[in-house]
This record gives sequence, C-alpha cells and structure tokens, in this order.
Amino acid sequence: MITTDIPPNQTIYIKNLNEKVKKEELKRSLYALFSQYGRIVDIVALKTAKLRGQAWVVFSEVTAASNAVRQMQNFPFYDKPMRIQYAKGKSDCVAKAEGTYDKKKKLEEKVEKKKNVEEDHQTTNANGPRADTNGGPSAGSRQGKAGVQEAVTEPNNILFIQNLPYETNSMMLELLFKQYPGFREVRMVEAKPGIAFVEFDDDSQSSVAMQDLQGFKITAQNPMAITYAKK
DNA sequence: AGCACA
Repeated sequence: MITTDIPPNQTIYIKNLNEKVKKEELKRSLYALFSQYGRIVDIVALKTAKLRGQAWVVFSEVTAASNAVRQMQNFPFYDKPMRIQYAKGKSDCVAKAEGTYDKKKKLEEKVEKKKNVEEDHQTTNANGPRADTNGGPSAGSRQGKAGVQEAVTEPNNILFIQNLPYETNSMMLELLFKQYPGFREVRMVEAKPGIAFVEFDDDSQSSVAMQDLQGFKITAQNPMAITYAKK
C-alpha cells in the first residue's frame, strides 16, 4: 500500500520526474496528462538543484487531486514512474485566491530558509566536478497497470493513443477526433490492438484534442491514455 | 531523495 500520512490537498506533489525534460515542456505534458481529473489552476516546476525532478499541480478541487494521486500513481512519464503525493502546504495561487496570501510572511520565511542554509555550512565541500555517467538509451519501459506504458515525448502533431478496447476501429476514433480542427487521419496497426495514432496538421491542434479527450472512456474500463507520438 | 511559488 502506498498510503501517505499527508492530508488531502488540492495540490499534488510529484517526484521522480525525468530531470532531462525542459521546464516548459514538462508543464505542458503534466497539464495534458492531469487535466482529465479536473480544472488545473497552476503548475509549478523549478530546475534548481533542490527542486528538479519535482512538480506541483494545483487543482481547483481536492477531489480532482485525490483521483489524480490514486489513478496516476506510478504512471510511466518520460520513462520514469511518477510518485505522487498531496502537497504538504498550500499553494500561493490558492492562498491568493482565498485572499489569505501574506507577502510579508512569505518574505520572512525566505529569510529563515537562507539562515538555515548558512548555518549548515560549517562543513565546506571542495568536491571536484562529478563525472556523470550518461548511460546508453533508456532501458525498456516496464509495463504499467492496465497495460498502459510508454512515456510522453515532446509535442508532436501525431498523438499516440493507448488503452483502447480491443474492438476499437479507426472509424470510431475518427468520429471522436475529427471534431477538432486540423484533424488529418487515424492509423491503427492490425497487429497491435489497443493502440492508435491520430494525426493533426500541427502540434497545437493535436494538443487541444489531447487535452480534451484525455481519459475519455470508450468503455468504463478503458480511459484513453493519450501522449504525443515519438518522433 | 528532494515540498515551492524565477
């Protein structure tokens, strides 16, 4: 059981994210992936030494966050399983919305943090540069639950759809996807049931369709998992 | 591993 002792929060905290992904792209992909659970108010991701590989996704409702924590737990994202918890604190954007955001208090907290860092500096590290072993291509992706695997890649005008019911055909998908501007075609691979590629004119159009149809259920057991196709 | 609001 992967329970947390952290009380529910409308903000989720995600760690074990792939640190190679650029910040803006990361946010886009997180948005695409999580907007199926509810309205997203804000996404925070920093690439500082302390904060890379982590992100906060702020929902407008706690229930949305709860579903996201449960259902996206360990979802393979850029080849790494996401670890999701509730955030420990309240996001600034929600404090602001509530009118409880206190700029001065925030400043004081910052000062405190600085102090602590300096106090912890009694041991000075004179390490040489670290030889980062940048190994070969990523290991084979493990199978996620419900057979959904693979990672999100950078934006692409072609979408990769997974977790479709076996009996899905391209006409059914076309019906769904052709309502979005820029739709070109659906491609399915006979030998590989459950997946499909859907092509749009450009990647802003494919993104709109992705966000709108993410998690769409053709059957109750088959929420669509939509990612950008690999280039 | 790492809980912030560049």
